[in-house]
Amino acid sequence: EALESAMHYFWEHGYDKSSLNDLLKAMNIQKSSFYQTFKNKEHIFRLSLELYQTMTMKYLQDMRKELGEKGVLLHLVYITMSEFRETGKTKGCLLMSAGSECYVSHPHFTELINHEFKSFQKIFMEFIEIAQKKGDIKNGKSPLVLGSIYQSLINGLVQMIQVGAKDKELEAVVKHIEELLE
Amino acid sequence: EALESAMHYFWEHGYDKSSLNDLLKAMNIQKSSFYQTFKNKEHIFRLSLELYQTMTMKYLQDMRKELGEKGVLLHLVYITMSEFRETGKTKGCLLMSAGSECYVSHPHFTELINHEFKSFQKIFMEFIEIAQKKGDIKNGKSPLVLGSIYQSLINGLVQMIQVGAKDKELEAVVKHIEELLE
DNA sequence: TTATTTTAGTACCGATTGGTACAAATTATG
DNA sequence: CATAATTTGTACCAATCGGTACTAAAATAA
Repeated sequence: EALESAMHYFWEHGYDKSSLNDLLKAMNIQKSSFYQTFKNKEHIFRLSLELYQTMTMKYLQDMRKELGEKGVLLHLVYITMSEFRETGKTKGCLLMSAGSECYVSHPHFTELINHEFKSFQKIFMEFIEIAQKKGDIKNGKSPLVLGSIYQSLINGLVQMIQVGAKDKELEAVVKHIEELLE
Repeated sequence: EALESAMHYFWEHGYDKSSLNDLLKAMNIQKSSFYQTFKNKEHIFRLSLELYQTMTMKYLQDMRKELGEKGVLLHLVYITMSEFRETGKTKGCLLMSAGSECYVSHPHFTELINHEFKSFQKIFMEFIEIAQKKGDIKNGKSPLVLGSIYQSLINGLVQMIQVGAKDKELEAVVKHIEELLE
C-alpha cells in the first residue's frame, strides 16, 4: 500500500518537510494517481495519522500477548534505545512529533491529534491498571497519574536523543521508568 | 535589538516555518539591511540559538538568587504551567524544538545544538549538586541521573501540552517532578 | 477483442521560498 | 555644510511549493 509508505515518510520527515515530490517517490506513484486517490497532501496526512494509530494499536495488542501489559510499556522504551544504539537516531512517535509541528502552524490538525493522543493515553492507562491488578506493577499511583508520567518520560527520552544526549544520560531515564513501573 | 526579535520569532515558529519575510517584519528591518548585517537565514538562526543560551543562562542565574537552585528547577516547571493555563500553549525550550526540527533535515545545526544542550545539562547538574549539599534535595541519586530525569520530564511535559493533554495529566507530571526533587 | 478504467508521464499554473542588485532616502560623521 | 555610511524600498532571480490539465500507455472487465 502506497499509504503505508507515505506514513513512514511522514514519520521520518514530518508534514511540512515532506514535499509532494519526495512523497511521490516514496509512494512510488505518479502525481495524477495521487491527487485522484488521496485528494491532496493534507488528506493523506490525516490518513497517515489514522493508519499510524490503528497500526500501533494493533502492535501494542500483539506485543501484549507476548510480553504482558507492563512488558509492552517497557518494550517501547527498549526499542527506542536499541534504535538509538544501532542508528544514532529515533523517529519517536509520529503523533507526538506531528503534534509539536502542527499545534502552532497547522491548527486544523490539532483536533485529530488530540483525539488520537487520548486513545494512546487510554490504552496506556488500561495496561497500567491491569498490570497493577496482576501485581506486575506495585506502584499504587492511579493509572492516569502513572500513565502521564510514563508518557512524559518516554517522549522526553526521545527528545533527549534528538538533541544529542549520551547513552549514560538516556540510561538514567530508562532506569527511572523501570523503577516507576516496579 | 533586531536579533532578539528574530530569536523570539524562531522560538515561536521554528526555523523552517519562519519565512524570511515574516522574520523581516518581526525584526522590523529591510531585506538589504538584513543580508548586510546578518549574512543569511542560517547565520541568524545560529546567532539566535547562541543568544537564547546566554539569555537563558543569565535568567537561570538571576532566578537562582531569588529562589535558590532547587527553586529554579521548579520555577521552570511552574512558568510552563502558567503559560499553558493563560494561553493554552507553551513555546517550550527553543533548543529542544530546534533539536527535534533540525536533527533530520538540518544536520549542520546538530553540532551547535548538541553543544548548547550540554551547557544546559551542566548547569542543571550543578544546581542539583548544590541543592543536594544544602539539603534542599534529599534524593541521593547522582546529579547526572537526576538531571537527565528532570530534563526528560520537563521536556515531555511541554510535548504533552502540545498534543493536547489536560490539566489533570500535566499536574501529575508536575507533582512527580516535585517529588523527584524532594 | 472490444470497452472501460487506472496509471504514467509531462507540461504547466500561481504563489512563495531564500537570496541579490541597485537607486533613493536617511542618518551619522568630519 | 559636505561627505560618508547606513537604511529603505523595490525590482528582480532561479528554485521549489502544492495543485491542475491532459494525453499516452497499460491494466482490467465485459
